[in-house]
Amino acid sequence: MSRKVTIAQVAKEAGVSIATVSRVLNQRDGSIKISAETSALVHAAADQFGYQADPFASALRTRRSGLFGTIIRDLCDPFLIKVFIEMQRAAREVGIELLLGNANCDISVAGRQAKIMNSLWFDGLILLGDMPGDLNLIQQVRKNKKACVAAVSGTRHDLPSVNLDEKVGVLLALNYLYALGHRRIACLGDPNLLGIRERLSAFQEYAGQNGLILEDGYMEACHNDQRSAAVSAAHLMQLPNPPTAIFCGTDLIAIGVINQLNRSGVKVPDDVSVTGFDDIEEASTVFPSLTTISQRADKIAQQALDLLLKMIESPDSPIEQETILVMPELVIRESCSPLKQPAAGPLLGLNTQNWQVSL
Amino acid sequence: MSRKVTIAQVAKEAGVSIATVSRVLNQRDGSIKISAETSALVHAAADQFGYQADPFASALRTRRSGLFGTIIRDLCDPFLIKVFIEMQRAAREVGIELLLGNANCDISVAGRQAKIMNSLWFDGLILLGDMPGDLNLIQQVRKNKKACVAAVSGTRHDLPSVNLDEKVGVLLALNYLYALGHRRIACLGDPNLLGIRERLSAFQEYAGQNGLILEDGYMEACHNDQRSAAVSAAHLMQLPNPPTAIFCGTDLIAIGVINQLNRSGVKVPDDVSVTGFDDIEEASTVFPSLTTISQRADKIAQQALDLLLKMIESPDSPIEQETILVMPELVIRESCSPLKQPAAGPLLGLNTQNWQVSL
DNA sequence: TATAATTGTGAAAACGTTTAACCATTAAGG
DNA sequence: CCTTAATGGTTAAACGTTTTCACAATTATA
Repeated sequence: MSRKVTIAQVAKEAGVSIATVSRVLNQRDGSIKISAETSALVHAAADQFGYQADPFASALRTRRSGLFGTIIRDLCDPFLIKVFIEMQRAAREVGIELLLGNANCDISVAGRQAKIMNSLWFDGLILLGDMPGDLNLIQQVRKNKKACVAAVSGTRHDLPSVNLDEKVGVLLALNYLYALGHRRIACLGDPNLLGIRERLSAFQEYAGQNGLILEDGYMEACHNDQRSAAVSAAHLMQLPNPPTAIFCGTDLIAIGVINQLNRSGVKVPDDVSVTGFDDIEEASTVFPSLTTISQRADKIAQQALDLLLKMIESPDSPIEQETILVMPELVIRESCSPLKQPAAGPLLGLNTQNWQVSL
Repeated sequence: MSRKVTIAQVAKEAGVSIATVSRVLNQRDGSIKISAETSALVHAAADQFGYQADPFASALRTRRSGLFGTIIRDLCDPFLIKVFIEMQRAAREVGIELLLGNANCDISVAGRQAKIMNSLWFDGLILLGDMPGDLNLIQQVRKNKKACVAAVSGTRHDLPSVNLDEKVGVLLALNYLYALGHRRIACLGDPNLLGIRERLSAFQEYAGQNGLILEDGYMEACHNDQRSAAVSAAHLMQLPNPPTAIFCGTDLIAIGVINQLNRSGVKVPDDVSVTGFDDIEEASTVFPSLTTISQRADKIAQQALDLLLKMIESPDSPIEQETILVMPELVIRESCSPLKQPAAGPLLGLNTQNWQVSL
């Protein structure tokens, strides 16, 4: 029954002082030098006992845990997961591990409180996905002087953040549909999510400007899940003048729509074209595969991490307001086709050099 | 610029000793009594400063962080996510928060090491999903005397665990297909995952016993994702005698298969029936919706949590080997239909009272 | 009234590190 | 030969709690 092995035991075994052991093992202090001999001695002793510094004690002393946290809005959102995984990869490259907390779409006061308590353990925090009403959380983090950034959060001004240029994304999708001849385009998404809301209002703005036909009921709110999307799709197809294309605020919704259309015998893309947004894994496996606006999860992740590290390195630099926009790309797959009776009209004025085609 | 507020300041303000403040605020020791008067004084002072005990210091002293961790095999596995969310819900009911670490299917030594370091922060650890080669991890946890349980891990004997009775699940699926007249049944799954492997071998066992026709190529290994499943499905349909039904080791695979069959013009369930396993969210939204074996994620989660709490409460009780099996249920949806030319033959001998029908 | 039990509190010793300050010893410079 | 600088190391003071132990002051018991 082995008691916990402390630094003192190692020191004794190696025949040096406690301080020396600590220095050898951490060697973060370059100014003080240690002879190779003692170093070897210490290492030997440490290995022999399998010594690992007590995380609580060193955290108490150094005021840092070495742990970084991510709070994710919704574990069921495949795109957020995708970003997180990329973040984890990027973090591992610089030797830090990321832990994950799930807000579970539930921003009740109690839930937030709990999250905050946890966040105190972390040296830095990444908020992934928008969390309506997270002000308390931010304040707490601020008060404890922890570094904190947001990603995929919708534009915000209280934190450095990394987001997609949503407007460009919407424009890419609309321009593509327009070029295919579509004029009657419906729009589905959850306006409660900040990022999505930006997409929806960009849609509305461009649709108004460019002669799309926006009938009553073409803009429908739905939750960000397949079941809700299916219900909304059914609504759309029951309209007196159903749309010829559906612009979906996320891939998740688009897939729900496709499933529903398949179920009700509407052919995609022959009868109705569908576009997604995000480019999650399943966008390429669903049938028909999904034409969508791709957010580069890897870029978003990397930028957010860099931002966080910068904050930690120079805590007083005023990057608080820094906001990074990542450019979207159009990924053309199977879910859109030219309108059978194409309408006349000018294209939207978008430079198409960014368009990218993949399976 | 507020310095960190310590217990000493609160004590001073309240005009009592440090010890008293600590006692008032934690009051975990019922045997020692505090006068209501001092208690009020202390609370007032604490509130005034917004005092929160430093987690590092109290953890150093008490040897517990109050944090519980879950390490999940794969964040892209919807069923594991489902279980985790249920666990989180259950944990919150007893006032504890769960943090998540993602093994990301990568059990390289480095990855494991990192996880272990993290695990040292936790009072208790739940391993979610099987992680081939996690012995080091377990040993470390053991050495640090942390409580640890596994769930959805496949049967194992080094840890208390909660798992599905896989054999019964397979039997439910096969019996159902058999009753529909199917004899030529293929089987898809990832044999590298312990739990899935149990399903595959149960399939093989029952198939052999009950006169199913198991042609060369009917058992195909594939990764647990849609893309891989699609490839395998294509293989199956190119066999000289393609199967009339496909038993898929997970819903994820089943959905990949359905997408692929849709794509290649094979009608599900008219031409080929498909069964899944797990009952993830998407099983009910995909078209055609998926007949599957349901694992009760809520039950699994609750049992695992209970086991963990029991371990913590009585660390020396010998529940190390405790293994809990949860019973599966058949959920009938759209993806299976009777064989057009039904074959004769007796049903498998399974009591069907557990069968449950839902949309 | 003397003694024992009870109640509420404070002093101080952990907990296991990290690190600032200090001290030998040896090497180099004039 | 004395001073300075460099090298390699030690001592001891934090870090902010929790908790044991001791100790008054009060109340109950003999």
